[in-house]
Amino acid sequence: MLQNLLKVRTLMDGLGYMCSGGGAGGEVAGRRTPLGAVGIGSPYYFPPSSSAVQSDENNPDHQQNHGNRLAVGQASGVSGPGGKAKSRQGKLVRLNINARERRRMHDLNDALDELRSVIPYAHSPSVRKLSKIATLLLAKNYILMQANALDELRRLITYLQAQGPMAIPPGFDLHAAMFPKPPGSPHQSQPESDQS
DNA sequence: TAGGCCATCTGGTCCT
DNA sequence: AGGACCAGATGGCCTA
Repeated sequence: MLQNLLKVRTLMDGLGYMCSGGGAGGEVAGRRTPLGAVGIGSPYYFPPSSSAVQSDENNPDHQQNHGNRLAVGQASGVSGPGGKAKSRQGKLVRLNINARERRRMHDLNDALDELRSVIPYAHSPSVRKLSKIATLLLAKNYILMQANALDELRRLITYLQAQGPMAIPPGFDLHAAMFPKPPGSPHQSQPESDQS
């Protein structure tokens, strides 16, 4: 279950999802980020300039001053009796890894936000945002529902065709309606024999 | 106050 | 070696 959850980004990548500034832009509307709302400063805020992002993300002050989420083990482990230079270097490496991980999780959350935006549920300021797990489960059910509806439509069309000649509205691609191409497919290949 | 949800840090593992 | 992915730990916020 959790395994599946964490594979979302891979899935999104496969579908052509681009995380670079993708989706909701700099700050993600609706994300549960009380700190930002309080005015302490959102831990998600990264300056527009990517170079600035890098330097700022790796600044421990940025983490600790702009969010009261204390770095749980930030001061532990890396500081030891060993050489100061080495410990500083190790600390820097750790901060880089942390920043990458943070970005990765933000990308994952952006993907989840995009998913929320396309699945039908009551989007409203008064309605609480779907949790991650609820988003995934609802999305799965929605996909299954669409697949069932499509299947039923195919059966209906087949049945109607068997009854006799059908009056197909001009411009209606019956084959495409029955066998739609996935959104990401390069060319909407036209069937040689049109039903019309 | 307990429980749910979440963000972040961290160390391990795998891949390129 | 460096980066991506993963899961565990920790602590904050919110709601019933």
